Amino acid sequence: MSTQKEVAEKAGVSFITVSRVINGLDNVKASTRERVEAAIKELNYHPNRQAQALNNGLTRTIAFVTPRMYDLPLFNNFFVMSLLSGVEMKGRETGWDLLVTTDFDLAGQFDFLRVWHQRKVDGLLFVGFQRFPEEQKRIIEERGIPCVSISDRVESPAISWVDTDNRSAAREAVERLLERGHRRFAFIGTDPERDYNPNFISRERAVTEALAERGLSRRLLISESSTPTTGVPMAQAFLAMEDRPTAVISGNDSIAFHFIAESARRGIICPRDYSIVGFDAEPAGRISVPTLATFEQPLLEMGQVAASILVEQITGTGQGKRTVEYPLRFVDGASLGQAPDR
Amino acid sequence: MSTQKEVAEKAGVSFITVSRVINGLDNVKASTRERVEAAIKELNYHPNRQAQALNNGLTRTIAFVTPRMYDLPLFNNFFVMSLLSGVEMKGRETGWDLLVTTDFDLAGQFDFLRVWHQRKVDGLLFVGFQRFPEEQKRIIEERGIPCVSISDRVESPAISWVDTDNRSAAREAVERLLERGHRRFAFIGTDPERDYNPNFISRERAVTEALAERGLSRRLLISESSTPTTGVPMAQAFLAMEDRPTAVISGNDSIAFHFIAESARRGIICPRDYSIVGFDAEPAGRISVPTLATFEQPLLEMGQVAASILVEQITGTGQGKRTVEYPLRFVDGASLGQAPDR
DNA sequence: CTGAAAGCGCTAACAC
DNA sequence: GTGTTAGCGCTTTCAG
Repeated sequence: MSTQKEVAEKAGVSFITVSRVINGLDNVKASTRERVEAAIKELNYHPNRQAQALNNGLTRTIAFVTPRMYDLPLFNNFFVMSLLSGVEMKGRETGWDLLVTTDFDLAGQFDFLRVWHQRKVDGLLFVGFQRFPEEQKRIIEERGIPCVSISDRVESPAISWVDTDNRSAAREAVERLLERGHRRFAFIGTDPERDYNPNFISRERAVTEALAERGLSRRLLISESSTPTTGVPMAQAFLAMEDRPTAVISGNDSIAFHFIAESARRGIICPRDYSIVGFDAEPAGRISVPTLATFEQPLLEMGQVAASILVEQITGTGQGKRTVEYPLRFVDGASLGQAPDR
Repeated sequence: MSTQKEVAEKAGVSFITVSRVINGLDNVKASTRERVEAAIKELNYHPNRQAQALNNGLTRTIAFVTPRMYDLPLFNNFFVMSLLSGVEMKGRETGWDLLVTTDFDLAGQFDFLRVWHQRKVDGLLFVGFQRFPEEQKRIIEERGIPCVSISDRVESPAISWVDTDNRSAAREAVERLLERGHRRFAFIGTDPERDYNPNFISRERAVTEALAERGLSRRLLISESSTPTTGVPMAQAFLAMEDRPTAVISGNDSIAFHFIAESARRGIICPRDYSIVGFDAEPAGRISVPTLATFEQPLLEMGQVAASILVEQITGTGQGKRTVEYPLRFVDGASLGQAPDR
């Protein structure tokens, strides 16, 4: 692990000249620069980021705060990992490294600001599957901690967000189901008290609203025990319903897959007996039986844009708080069919 | 962002005493300690890790080097993300942060050692879906960079590895298929030249070996164009085969899912027309139609153990290179059936 | 028990 | 163009 000093000795200059070379300052003679660069290459020298950060206050690292659900960090979640991919791409492109952390500590307390306090990162990307904690919000505002929220429209003058237009998409789902003759609806999702998910909440709200405008209503299926296979108990509750709905809108694809499988196991087949529409456009929906009607979000782009906004905020090149909303795109699938006539 | 100095002023001591308190040294009077601790709490002081690292040389951060496949980092890959979960758990438990990086830079060059050279991390966790590059291996050995490889048994006196016993599992797969009357086999995977995957390679080898011992052989299906839905073109090739195999062993579950779906679309149904066994035990295999026979690996534990070994190596509490091999556990599924009699 | 001085690797401000 | 000095926030001697 060579240092500036060693490079300087090898090149026969003072270490400050080395600093100038690696920072691309122009007040260095070409021949000197070449000697220094040769020495750098020879010693495989890399500037110590810690030391640099101590001076200029920039670690050039951002944190991606992964939400938890079912008390586990969501590393196997399509939605979260797609966002992470986008963030990583933008980071690699612009020279920012990525620290992945969770929104809670060993004791289950929120402590995602720790990495900023310790100066391990310059800013935070927060994926909002937890209600944004008030105390942390206050600290962020007070200290001006650069922070961007994805999918939760945090109410704060300091916190930018990137989100999708769930409302329009959910209304479109209702529309398409109505067109096919469906009149009895259900929405399936997680318990907002236990597993807050702003996407589920806004989707459910829009569904309810759109139906109400037509004098219709929806049944609500919320799993009591939240597990990765949440769709299973929901299907059981669904099958037990009197006057069972024929149209199901699912908070996301993942739940829908389990729902469909469990229903099928018990003889209730999609789309023969009911139709279902999901959200996320997981690739699995293209090969599932039936293929899944769903809505696609530009997750990669959302991750990239969130990272850009965050970096702008860190470097002070941004124009304060920004909010970005993306439209969703309907993806058709065999799971959306005519209402069974009975 | 308060500093030691500010805490010291507030507590009416010198900053060195603050340092002692936060490092838990015992040569501080109890009453002084209390005053300092009160000041720390009041100012919400967190030690600057950069500055600490500059002194003791420890960032308390490790890197998780995500492999790429199909030229994308594998953030949506069940195998890799399960390992990451394990690593994160162990890290959170022991106070190490996690930097997630990829094994290649913008130009497609290997540069995963950069984060170590820049002193952003103290060690590296490498998931071996690339042939471990010789130059990097040399540098790791020369400089004593702490490094643990997962799933690739890197040949180096310096690099510990954690892997599974793919050989036994692959032999078991053959065994189970033979028991059910299958005699014509195929192995499906990616092109090792293009998308090196040590798991696929060892599984394929063991299958070939086990069959050879019985005077049988296997057809090999390698997709030309590697995409996330690699199983699709493979199914097409499979269907076009003369004297089509009835037993398929897939490099992993993900490929198997696409394979099954594409075959079904063209009228060749599993398990009626052929049986298939995968690897990884992805949750999707429990709800797919048919459910997938596969092998389960203790991925979470593997991630945890790899992290432990790495941290031991960094802190010098380990005993040099270590190698750990885990057994795989067979998970039955409807995709494994009797050979069709014809 | 507590403090003063030196230094980790680097950069910014000011000489020469 | 190039070097010197000071200092980022902290820890590690060594004194008192």
